[in-house]
Amino acid sequence: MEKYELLYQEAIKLELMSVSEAKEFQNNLRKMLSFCDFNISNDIKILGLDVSYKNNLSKASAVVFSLKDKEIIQTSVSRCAVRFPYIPGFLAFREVKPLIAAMRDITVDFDVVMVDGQGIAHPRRAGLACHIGYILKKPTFGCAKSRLFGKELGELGPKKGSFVALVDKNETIGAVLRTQDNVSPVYVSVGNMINLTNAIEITLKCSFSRIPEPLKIADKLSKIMAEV
DNA sequence: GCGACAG
DNA sequence: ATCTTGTCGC
Repeated sequence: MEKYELLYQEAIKLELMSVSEAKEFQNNLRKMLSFCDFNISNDIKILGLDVSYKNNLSKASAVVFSLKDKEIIQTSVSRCAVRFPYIPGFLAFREVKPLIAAMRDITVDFDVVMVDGQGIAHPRRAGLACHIGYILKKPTFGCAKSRLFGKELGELGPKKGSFVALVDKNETIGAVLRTQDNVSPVYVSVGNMINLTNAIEITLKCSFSRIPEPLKIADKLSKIMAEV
């Protein structure tokens, strides 16, 4: 059986859930997550995941980026019928299955997963990156282009690398991070098996423009797929 | 009731 | 996310 077949079967269950079932699933998921240290070396490989849409079809892409060589070493894609609507807070039930399907042809090893969306910066601490990280059992974090939940603690500096905490009550749930001088920030939050400091460092190491390279390439690839 | 709201 | 032209700014 193929490497991701069992995970795909699990992913199918998500898009068949009702919103109330989805909410309950997330409240259970949050208890299953762990946020440990991740050792960042100079030659880690990062899996970038993104989804595009066209005519009620989702086009997902998975790309493996080598931090040492600064290049993509493998890509894989999927095309699926959309089965779950976009509802803020429930993106995982729309995108996890296409994303797992997109990994079908990934055969090289990767160390960490970067997802286009939130991790625990979510009302129930269970964003898309948490679902992916829990299913894959790999260090995973989210890097989103806009905010879903939480408030910024303080003023963000203009230089690359500056960040402020994204908080809810007294809890830090993510970071608003500047990936280049004078560009709008991205929203980084952990998904599973990694801590926020690691996630910020990895994001900065692979950012050569506003959007970190693994997501930039994954976005480009999924959009090309969407046109076909 | 009102405003906010990943992709 | 997607629909969409030109255009302001570095």
